[in-house]
Amino acid sequence: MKKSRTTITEIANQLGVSPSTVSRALNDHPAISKKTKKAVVKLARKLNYQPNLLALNLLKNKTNTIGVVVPEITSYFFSSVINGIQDMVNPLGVNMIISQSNESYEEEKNIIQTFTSIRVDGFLISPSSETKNFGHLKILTDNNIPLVIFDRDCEGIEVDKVFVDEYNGAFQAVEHLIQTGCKRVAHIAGQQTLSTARHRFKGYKDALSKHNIPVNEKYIVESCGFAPEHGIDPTKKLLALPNPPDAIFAINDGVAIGAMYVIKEAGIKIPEEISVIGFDDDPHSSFFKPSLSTVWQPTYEMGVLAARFLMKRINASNEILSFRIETLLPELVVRGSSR
Amino acid sequence: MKKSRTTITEIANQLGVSPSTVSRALNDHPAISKKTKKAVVKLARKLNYQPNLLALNLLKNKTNTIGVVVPEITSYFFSSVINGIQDMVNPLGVNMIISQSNESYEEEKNIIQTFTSIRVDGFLISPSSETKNFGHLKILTDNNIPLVIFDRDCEGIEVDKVFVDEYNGAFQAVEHLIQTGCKRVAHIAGQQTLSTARHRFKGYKDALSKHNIPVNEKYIVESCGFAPEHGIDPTKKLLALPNPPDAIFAINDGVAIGAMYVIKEAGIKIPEEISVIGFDDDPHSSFFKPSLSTVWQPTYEMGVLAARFLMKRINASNEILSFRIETLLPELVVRGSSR
DNA sequence: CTGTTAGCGCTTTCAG
DNA sequence: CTGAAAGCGCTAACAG
Repeated sequence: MKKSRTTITEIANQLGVSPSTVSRALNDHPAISKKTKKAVVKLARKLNYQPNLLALNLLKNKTNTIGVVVPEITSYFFSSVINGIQDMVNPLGVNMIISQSNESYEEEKNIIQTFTSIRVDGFLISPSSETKNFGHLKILTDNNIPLVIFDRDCEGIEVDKVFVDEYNGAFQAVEHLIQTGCKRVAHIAGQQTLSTARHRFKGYKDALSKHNIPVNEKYIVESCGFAPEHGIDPTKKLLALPNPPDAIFAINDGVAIGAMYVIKEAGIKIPEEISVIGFDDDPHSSFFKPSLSTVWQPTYEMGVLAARFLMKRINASNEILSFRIETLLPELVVRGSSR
Repeated sequence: MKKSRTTITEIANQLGVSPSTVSRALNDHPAISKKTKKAVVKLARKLNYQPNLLALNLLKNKTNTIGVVVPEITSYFFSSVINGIQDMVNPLGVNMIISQSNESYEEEKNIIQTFTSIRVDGFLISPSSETKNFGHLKILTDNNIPLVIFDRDCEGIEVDKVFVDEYNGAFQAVEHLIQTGCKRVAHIAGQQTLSTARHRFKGYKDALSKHNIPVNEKYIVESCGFAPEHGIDPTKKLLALPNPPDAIFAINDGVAIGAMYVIKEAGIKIPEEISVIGFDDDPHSSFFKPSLSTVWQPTYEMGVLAARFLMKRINASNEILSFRIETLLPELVVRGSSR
């Protein structure tokens, strides 16, 4: 027997006034007598009245809810971006509803579809690694549904975007390796569908070029994911080379950790014989032995900024704002796995 | 200029029929002619009609949304529970809205309050470490809002609950240490407000007792969190003891990783001189050197089961179901940090 | 098979 | 200052 929650009409009846009066009392409307207002507020509290946001949303055609779509939530990277989003958005009375695409294009499409039906006020999206076709995002922009893309780019879609300067981070990392004396710098690259992976790759190549080191195809292997186990095989391949590398720049910390594991297992010394550097600054990374050098990314800030962009769009839905692209700077963190 | 989305009335007008006819056509109602149905469906598709769930929700007084409240999202533990929840619930057309309490009682209260206003169909809650008073949960049960508690218990609240058998896991871990020859097993305990931490502590003590080892207060220190840095000071304290332990059972993998770091830094060999064991089986744990022995918890399964319980309650809101408490079994994972 | 009506809970004109 | 009425988009009961 579900006791239905108190409504405005109920309060009105009990007080012998009209619902509109109650509404006015509860919403600090000026045209209301102190006396009735007081009575209404008192009874509302007593009955534990809570406005039905469903009704309000329908009326206002606004849900105060934003949809966040990420490839996955278990990585430190995305969960801390989400932290930033939540901290930005909650004080504004806005809720977020999160879903994971699990790096699947189909799932991503479905999520966007459901979120649209739910009538979220806007989207914050980091596309899956499978996503090459942006029709599902185009539908959003065509329907004037605010959308901000973060971390991973969708070229051709014109919306606000927030990125980290991956190129710069990779460049710094590789230059650091070169400057500490490494001659044969390998790269465990990420899936090249991802803009982030491509930019890091380019940073790697350009850093080598700047220092007149030819790019050696043999020293470039691709991992198929971001977890430590995805670093295993690529590293084995590199170590099996006739002239193995003396440094590895891994696409991220997860893969770098897998790489370090293989290297240590092989009895090779880090950083004396091989330097290793990752990307992300996962909180675990400083506790390995040696501690992992890496590139810190402003993940939390990215979340905050992306959310800020989105809220601005939502609150200015009929003004014409030019699109903003913000690129945040990463920072090199030198620790024990490089010299 | 925001082009408002297609409504059922719009379709009705364009086709010269009534809204109810359109509704019927779109909902596979039996009482409808093939011809009109076809026409409606066609036009709906053409206009890219999407039902307004807001209206539907108001009508049905049901949102098909569940609220998930966790202490934090950045740990592997909770994010993989969330994975389980999402995978259980999405195929049912149910969405989840997540919020983090950041281990704060106040935030937890606020979240529950907002989620209630949003009219989520039910709650999945793992309380914060600060939460000692359960009034905010009582309000939910008093109002017949379905609620399932998972991982961390709230004693006195009668609802469906899903736990891991922490006692058993801790017992297994400590017994394993004893059986591999450790004589002075220390425990880095978690905050004792948490049922999970208390149960692990008890498992620790009982395992010692079973093997006739007296519980030595000196070997018990409390950490104030679950990250590697929270393992640092407790471990230093233990190592500084006149007769330091030869084994450490840490409250979780994070803390154990911090402990291993300190131990290795001190030049002490793991596991020869000190064994270390954690709890959680964080994906990073097997990549440390030595790899961390730990207790695996069925996190994903916990999420699935908790979600299943909740959905059952939601779909049976006016039947009387007795409360279910399920306790899942953890598994000892022996790796390199213990003998 | 189809249209009319009412109503989910709330706010907002428009009249008093 | 307050009440009546309309309507957000949709479905369901009731007529035809």
